[in-house]
Amino acid sequence: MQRQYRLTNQRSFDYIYKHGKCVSDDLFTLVYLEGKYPLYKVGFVVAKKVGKAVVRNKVRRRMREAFRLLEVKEFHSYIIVAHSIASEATYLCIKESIKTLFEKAGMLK
RNA sequence: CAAGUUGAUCAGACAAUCGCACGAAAUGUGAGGAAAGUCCGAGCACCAUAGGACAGAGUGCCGGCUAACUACCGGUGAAGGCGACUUCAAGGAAAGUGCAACAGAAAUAUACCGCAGAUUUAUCUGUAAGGGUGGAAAGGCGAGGUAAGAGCUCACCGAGGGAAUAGUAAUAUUCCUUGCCCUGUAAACCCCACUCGGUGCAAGUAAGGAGGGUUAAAGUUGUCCGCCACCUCCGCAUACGCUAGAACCUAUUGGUAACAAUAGGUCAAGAAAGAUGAUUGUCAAAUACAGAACUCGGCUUACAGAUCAGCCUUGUACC
RNA sequence: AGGGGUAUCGCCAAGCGGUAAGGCACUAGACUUUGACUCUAGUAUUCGUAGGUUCAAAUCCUGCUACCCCUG
Repeated sequence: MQRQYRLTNQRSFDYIYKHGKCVSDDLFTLVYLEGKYPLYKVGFVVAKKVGKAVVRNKVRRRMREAFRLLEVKEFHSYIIVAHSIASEATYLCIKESIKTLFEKAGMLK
């Protein structure tokens, strides 16, 4: 995940939370918003209630891997928020969940 | 063989594909023993070069070690354990102040029941052996002594003082001496000795923007002295700080050890929404606690599954 | 990164060296035809946890655990 595809500051996150649309299931919530930037931007959010540092890192890495394997639309910003039960899910569950979320939102190419 | 005790070690490995961070690039490098808690100590940075006094805080047997320490090592003493061994904030109560509930006659001074004598039938005197209370009651125990008793006298043990010997010292042993002037608590205030200036990498430096100030305020520290000529604010908005260091590994030497010295070798994450993941295969099987954020030395806590060692200890059986 | 606080019955809490007040709730009894109100009585095994100091610790000291707050 190169730097140009990342969301990098608090203001962007706040703006997307305020104006974006929202799709969710048991494990994750996807927030997305159309923008003018020619590429896509993505941020991963794993709150402290998910677990300790090791668990949070693991969940975030799996989310990132699952996202990497998808091809999503450009000119959009995405935030994926992990719920607290995501720490107990396997990688396959995470992969399927994220894929269906993007299908629901209609953001796959 | 069983139970224990002490000291250590490892913390899955290899291979393939895709992906991430650093880097000009490479067939390069890329999480720990605790990276954790933030409980101590330092480096480094700025404030004055870190100064003086007071307040405040910490430490407290002796010697060593260290950059430094409340850490560590060795010893002394005390407590616990049959033992190997383990644990200990271990100065001062004769500088002063405070506290010691309840019980008990009395809590740092006393005489309730007693014991003995006198007058006499309830008082006086002398006592502290015995009783009972308590965590603690004027050293313990035996003999002499006495009206009854009492370190009143003596032996032994304990305590204080002095000397000699051993030891760098804490201290230990022996001898002499003092009839013994006296409870506990300082993790109560306190006294004595030693140590500590403040703030922390979001420190700060450089560059940028805005404002205040002329010997006064502001700043430097909790207060005062002293000092300074500049000081304050803005915003993850850039670079540096940012990783070669009291570093690590191996060997030798000195030392009981902590540790030190010498020689050779190695360079081993450095991000900034924040890098290690996914899939597959092999090894019989399986992976606990846990993720670097300026850097080191300790301490504390968490931890699956294993392994090793000690002329270690105790018990049982056999020879 | 630095600093501060709290933990006591099911709930709210007082107590800061001498053996745990009080209120609500709960249980039992009384009152009432019955219920409520009212009255009486009862309920703390270890004061978050593990050690230490002390004759004696909820209280003093140290380590740990959980939660909360402040500065940036």
